[in-house]
Amino acid sequence: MGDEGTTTDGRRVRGQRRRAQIIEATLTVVRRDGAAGVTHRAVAKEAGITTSLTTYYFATLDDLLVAALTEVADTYTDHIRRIMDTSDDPVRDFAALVAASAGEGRERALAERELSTLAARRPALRPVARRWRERVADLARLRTSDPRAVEVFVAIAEGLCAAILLDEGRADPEHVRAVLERALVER
Amino acid sequence: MGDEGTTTDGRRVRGQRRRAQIIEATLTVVRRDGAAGVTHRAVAKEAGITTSLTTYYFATLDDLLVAALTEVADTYTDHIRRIMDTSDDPVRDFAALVAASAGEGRERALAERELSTLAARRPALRPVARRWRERVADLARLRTSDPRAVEVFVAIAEGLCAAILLDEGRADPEHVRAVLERALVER
DNA sequence: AGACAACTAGAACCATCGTACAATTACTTC
DNA sequence: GAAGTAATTGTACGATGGTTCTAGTTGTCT
Repeated sequence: MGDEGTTTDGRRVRGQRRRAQIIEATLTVVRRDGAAGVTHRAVAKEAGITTSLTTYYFATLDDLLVAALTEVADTYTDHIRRIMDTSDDPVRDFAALVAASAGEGRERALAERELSTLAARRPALRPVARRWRERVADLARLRTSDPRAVEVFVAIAEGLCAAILLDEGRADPEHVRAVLERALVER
Repeated sequence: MGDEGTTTDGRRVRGQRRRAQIIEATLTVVRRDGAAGVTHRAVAKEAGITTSLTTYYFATLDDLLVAALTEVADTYTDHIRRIMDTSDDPVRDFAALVAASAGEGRERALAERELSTLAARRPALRPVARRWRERVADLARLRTSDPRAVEVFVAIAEGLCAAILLDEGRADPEHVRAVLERALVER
């Protein structure tokens, strides 16, 4: 976040901050009004800039959504990686993350689901969404080497998240953890 | 499809066919263009009627989406119930249904996911979506009485469906079945 | 300082959409 | 067959939104 515009490699360095700012505003809009609420004007207003700027950095609305999903996926990846690197009980911390989809993290989780649903219709986005799931799989592999157990773990994580978003409120981290653990038991 | 308009109870019998026709057209649009593609005009065109008619039967666009989700949930419920009533191996047949999200049933599954995602933002729709999941739970209860196993089963079903929609193509019914069975093993 | 590209602002064009409304037709009831 | 209600049509208003265009500004390099 220090100085920018040093043009180390030639060009296109100056606008990176604006770009990030626009993506951030887009995510705010998605969290508040859903993916359907994303318009050039809404994003611009949220970012406090003019509409022309958003179209300057993202020629089409689709580009904007793509960038937003990519950003979300990256953030998620970072989060998972941090858990994997530092936690003494990754599954517990991951369960806490999933459980947070009920409370303060609800809007975030909703945004994730909407963007991910969007990805199903855009072949270009599927690799991004797949990488996402792959991170969860990585986490599961800390505990088991059984490919099927990993697959079950990932599926449960996704399913639990959906359940939490539809059933309002209640989401006990310990409960989520117990359900997730079920994928990992020896047999 | 026989005679209608007999007005057995007084009124509002004639228009039921139209109503169903409009909902059907709505689902066609959702399958083809996603929930975002649902507009009065698009639906009307799909149904071969005028725009005024769709607003006559569904005052607001929201009503239309609500009706569409309800219809989808009902169809799904019927399907599950039929499997439960007639199959000698419900989990196998259910696995086949899930696996079909990859091939010919892809558009249907996509529509289901989009509408279900929509439900997360509308409190009024959550009961509908929840009933949906409850049917899958019913099916699981044919095989186990362990509440946690049921919960795991439902979560896996949802997660597998999402995975199938994002990974293109491959979805072996036998594989899906094996993963689902994993929720039901004794321990 | 001058040239050149990146960046920003404002406005406008054109299409689409939700919705309302008045008018017309079909059907039911008495 | 007249009256009344449901169903249907055509049309239009107001608003929103994607995208384009033009002009002006800022920053960078030589």
